[in-house]
Amino acid sequence: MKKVSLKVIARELGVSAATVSLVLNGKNKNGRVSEEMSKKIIDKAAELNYIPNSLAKGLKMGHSKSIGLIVADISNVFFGTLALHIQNYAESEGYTVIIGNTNEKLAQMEKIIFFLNSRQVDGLIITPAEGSDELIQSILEIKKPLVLVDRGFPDLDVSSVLINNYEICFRATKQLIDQGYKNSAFIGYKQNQFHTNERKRGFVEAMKEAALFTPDQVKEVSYQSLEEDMDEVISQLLKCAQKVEAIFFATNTISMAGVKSLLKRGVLIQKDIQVMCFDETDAINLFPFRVPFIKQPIEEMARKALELLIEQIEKKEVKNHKLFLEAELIS
Amino acid sequence: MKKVSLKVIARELGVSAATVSLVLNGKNKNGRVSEEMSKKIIDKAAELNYIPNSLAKGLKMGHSKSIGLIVADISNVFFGTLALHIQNYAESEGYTVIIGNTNEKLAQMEKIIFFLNSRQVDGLIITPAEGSDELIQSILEIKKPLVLVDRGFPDLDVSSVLINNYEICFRATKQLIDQGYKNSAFIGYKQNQFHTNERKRGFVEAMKEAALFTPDQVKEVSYQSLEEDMDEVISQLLKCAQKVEAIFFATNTISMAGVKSLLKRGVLIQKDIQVMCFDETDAINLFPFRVPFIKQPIEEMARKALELLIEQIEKKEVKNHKLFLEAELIS
DNA sequence: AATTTTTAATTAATCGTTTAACTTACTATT
DNA sequence: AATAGTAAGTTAAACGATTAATTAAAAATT
Repeated sequence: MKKVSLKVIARELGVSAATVSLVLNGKNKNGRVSEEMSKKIIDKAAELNYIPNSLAKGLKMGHSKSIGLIVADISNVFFGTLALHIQNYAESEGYTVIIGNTNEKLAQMEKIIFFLNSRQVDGLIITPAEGSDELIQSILEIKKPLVLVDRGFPDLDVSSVLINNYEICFRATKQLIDQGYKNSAFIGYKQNQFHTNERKRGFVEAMKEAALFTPDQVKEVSYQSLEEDMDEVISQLLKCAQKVEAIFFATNTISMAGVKSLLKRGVLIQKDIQVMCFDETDAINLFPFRVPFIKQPIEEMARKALELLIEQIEKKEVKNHKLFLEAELIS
Repeated sequence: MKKVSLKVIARELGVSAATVSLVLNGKNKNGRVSEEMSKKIIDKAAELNYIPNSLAKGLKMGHSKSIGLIVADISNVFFGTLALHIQNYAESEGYTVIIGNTNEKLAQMEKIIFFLNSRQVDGLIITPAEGSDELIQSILEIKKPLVLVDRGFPDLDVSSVLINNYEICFRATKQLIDQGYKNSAFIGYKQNQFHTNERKRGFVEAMKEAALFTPDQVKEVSYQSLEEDMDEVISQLLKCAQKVEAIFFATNTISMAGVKSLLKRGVLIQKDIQVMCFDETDAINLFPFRVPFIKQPIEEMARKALELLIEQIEKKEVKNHKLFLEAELIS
């Protein structure tokens, strides 16, 4: 069973490969190829089950009609959902998506970028790992179309689709305060990324404004030992002299681990302690009552990121926009 | 900033592109290229930040060193985890993975296969959608390396990595019976796929063996309207004359929806009703007590699927194995 | 000194497509 | 009858990399 190329179709019909290419790409304008031959070619292609070789096409055309999506971990439901929407939208625009996982490692991210570039992706959508600003800078330098999503670098002039982390966390905290939860804690990752810092800042500023802030309200857990750290932090909070009334979890994975740790100790959510989660997770969906959470517009993030990227790719100019989409406070 | 190709490196050093290719691919055995020139070439490649064009390489070599992974929905954590492991293992073998979502639609699956083939993937790993046996057959006919995972077609002679669905469900049901839950229900999807039928059969046979089976113990929900159907089914079960003592959920998404629906009605899991879940989900991880579930060896499935695929690709012969891995009953 | 062997490269074809430029045979116009 | 115009193709180079076959010079062997 030989591979079916343009040449094979051409030979079978006694025409040149060029003619076949013209017809199959709909470029037989102003009398390039006769109606009759066009039909023959189209029929023969279907008969032989012709599949165009996009490696050859990409090589010739200088673009691959594919984009790279780099996330931390595709098994995390936030990234999975983002990927799903990006793929769906990309497909409708004629692009394929190749996904890479960094596992939050800089070295891994570097490897993936090389890999994707060698595969000639036309552009990249990245949720950058901590400390990857120089790497991002180097992508900008080779003028490869690029959009950051979810996380950005304020100092870098690069297209980004972000959310209003500070403001939404400020509002969420304020709401807790207004509802009477005076002594709250905030649990975030032990890292130094702009977007998570902003979330923390939202919490801190709201507490300060109400003159309720003390530094020990902010706790950190590490990505690698999430469950253990969480158990430690939660038990610290529970045996505090001044009773903790609410806990603000800074990400979806933290929310999950946090709620789990609370339940393990027999703490009743909303009765003993109120929680505020970032992202809608199964953890809070299961309760027979509403648990307040911050909902990110994931689908819109995906769409905007792709729009910005395709604009860069097709207009060939790197115009940088930073978009701040609005997250929603659901309670 | 011109693109850096082999030719560019060659020109800068006054040698031919062939020499550069030889060196950069480590093929300068038995005195093809001098040590001196080798070093120069390697240094220059690094200096110019050379990135090989894998479209060109793939075109020439006849393989792309990439594989296609087709799943139902990458935002589903089961598929996300599968994808993560497949990617990790593929990477260590020098392959890229391109993921496609079928959304359980046959037409979509057909489109994706065409797409991936045009991108010259060297092989495919597929979780086939319902009714896709003919489509799978057509892939076999063009002798494209192929491995099915999670779901298989018993009548098709195709490499597959599956689990012992019947046996593990039989055992799980038997365990429920042994623990005293005499009147159980089984909730699965309204579809006709071999792997889910096997799960149902496991339940039914175990109940029959204990002379506890009645046909109305088996309920069905549809994928498209899961939550509504689940609420309907659960309320049916709750107002049954004969009290339902345990519910067996046939997949991870069903488990999630089922537990949620029960909690919404104030039913206490394990106190009022025992549950048995397929897959470990957040739904059951959150309880402060152990909820029994069936654990699939996802990482091993990923590894075996890739092993079988790469074997096919590299040995060029399509030797079909059907692997049945063992799921584990955790309680 | 003549011949063989080894070393260090180069040449040229090829993978499958695309497309600008060209050709050839008709038809229409003056 | 000579010229222009159109219809329906073909030719050939190019994209970037690989590799079998070849070449040319230097070193080793007789």
